[in-house]
Amino acid sequence: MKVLRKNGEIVEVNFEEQEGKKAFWHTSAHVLAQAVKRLYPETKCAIGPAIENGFYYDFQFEFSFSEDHLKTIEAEMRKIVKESLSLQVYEKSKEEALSFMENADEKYKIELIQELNDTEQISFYKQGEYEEFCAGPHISNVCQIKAIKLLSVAGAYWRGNEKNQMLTRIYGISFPKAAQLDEYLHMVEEAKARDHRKLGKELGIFTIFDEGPGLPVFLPKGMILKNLLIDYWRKIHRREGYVEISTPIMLERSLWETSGHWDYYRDSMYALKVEDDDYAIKPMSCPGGMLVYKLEPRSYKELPMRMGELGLVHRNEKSGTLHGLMRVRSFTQDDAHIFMREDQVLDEIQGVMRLIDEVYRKFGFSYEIELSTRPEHSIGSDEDWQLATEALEKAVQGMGKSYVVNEGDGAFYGPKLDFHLKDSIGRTWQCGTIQLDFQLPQRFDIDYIGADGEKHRPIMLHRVIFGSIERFIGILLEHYAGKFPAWIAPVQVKVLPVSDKYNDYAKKVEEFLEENDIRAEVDVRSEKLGYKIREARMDKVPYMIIVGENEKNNMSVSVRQRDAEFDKQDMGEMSLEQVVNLIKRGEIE
RNA sequence: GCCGAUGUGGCUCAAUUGGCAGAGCAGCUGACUUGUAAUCAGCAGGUUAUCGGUUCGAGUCCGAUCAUCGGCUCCA
Repeated sequence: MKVLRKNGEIVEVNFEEQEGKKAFWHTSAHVLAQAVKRLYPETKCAIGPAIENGFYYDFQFEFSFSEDHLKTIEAEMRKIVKESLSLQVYEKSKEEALSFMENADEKYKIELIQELNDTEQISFYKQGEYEEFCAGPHISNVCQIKAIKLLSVAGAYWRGNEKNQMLTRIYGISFPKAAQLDEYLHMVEEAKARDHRKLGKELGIFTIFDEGPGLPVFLPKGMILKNLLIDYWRKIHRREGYVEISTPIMLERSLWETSGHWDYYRDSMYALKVEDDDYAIKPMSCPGGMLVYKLEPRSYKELPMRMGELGLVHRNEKSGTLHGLMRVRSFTQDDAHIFMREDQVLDEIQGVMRLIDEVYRKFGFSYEIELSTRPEHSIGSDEDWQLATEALEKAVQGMGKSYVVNEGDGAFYGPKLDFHLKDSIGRTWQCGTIQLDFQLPQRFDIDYIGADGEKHRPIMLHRVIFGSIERFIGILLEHYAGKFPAWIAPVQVKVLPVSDKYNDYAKKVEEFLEENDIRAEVDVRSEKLGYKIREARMDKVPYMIIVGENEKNNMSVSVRQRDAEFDKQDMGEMSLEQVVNLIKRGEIE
């Protein structure tokens, strides 16, 4: 594939390479704009970059745009591709560029050019009658775009600012070969099939009522899953020396004023009256934790104090942002606050990092670490921020982990380490976070008595591992495509009698499994075995046990497993003890 | 919140220009007694999201509201 660079040179670049993909999709975006201008000349063009998968272009149409227009535009794009227009690049001075765009009446382009340096030469790319200022690179001829599909249309604010005009954004994808487009569309279908909202409904994990948008409801199977995750969480936290508390879901306004939330996050908090007093439903659990710490005088010998809380928090997210379990208004944070002395900070951060590593690995996630620094809207002294940021940095480096810095993305009270896990289809999710906080200890005036008999201010960190249990369940659903490993599968095994004659034996088998702490269900309906197997498969149950004449006589079972190729799923006959061991192998050890 | 789209039994989807709301699956009842991806028959299930309007007549057209979906913004 040939690519035309800003300096005019044409180089051979593979589509699979970063530059190749970018150039290819960026040119596709130009073709999109060209098609739009041919069909609807009054349209104003804003920006049209290549993105991770494909490209988009923002337009201001003179009419109400609907998805029907996509087909017309797509057809025009194909026509343009057939014209085999080659691209040229040339430069204009800023003045020339401005007068060109003023001529074309492109107000958004003018705004962009005005921001450039006066002296700068501005590169323009041109294909046929369409020319646009652009840094490139682009592919050398539009005929290389063999397959195009416009995917969707959406609103997008000019320059990403909600105070600005809303433009119409058209998303598309293109490839050098038709087969690649088919493959891509197939992949999108696959991803849709593992959408946690679809799986959550099919598997009876959760639902969300129309009467409570953003407020997830756990169904019996989902509750088993949630409780198993919590059991696991409690087990490893006990081992790591955490204690657990539970603080109220709502507390008085003065507390939120002390913590700073009332000033900084008022809009996202649900407030209510209790008699004549103002209360707020907690958006975070930390202030309650602070009050628990303050209950009695603390000694340096008690530190580090690791105080966990599975806190149900509520945040008033905008209606348009809600998304299944991923973005909700009510969720359970697996929060913990660690109060520590200065000399303990490094060990504690690294301890949490090890715990996060252990948990993510248990579920088969790899992850990346981000260090987020002081945001514009924040509290505290520069010294504290610097100290805290350095502490986090030192801890990560000490662990030999790589990380990227995310400037200005910290919490309002302190910098943080974010853990972005990567699921089985390559998407990343921010889950774990470790936040150092010098502010709350000051605001709540908490202290401990040191070995010297003097009062000292403890340092505090906030941390979550799952992040939100609801969201983590959503991620697990998609990560495993609903096929949960046996240790968290709501139903681990289904017992399927071959006919009604063996129902009694099947029930005995189920009882035996339940006595051995295995989550089993028995299907005693008068249906054929094939039918029962089909249903158990759709429920994505890890193991099926089939019992008939042979098994009844031998006091045995025939086992079929989910996680093998179709013709290798039949594991043959085994004793009840063997099945218990088989299923327990995947349990928490 | 903003832009665009969508909303029909539990689920997946039909219903021509405005003209009797229908099917498959699931459910229930009965028969069948089953050996590794759907046994057969019957029955029941709906104020077409809600409210209002146009019309002789509205699932269909118009308006409002609610919810959902794709994005944008936001995400302590």
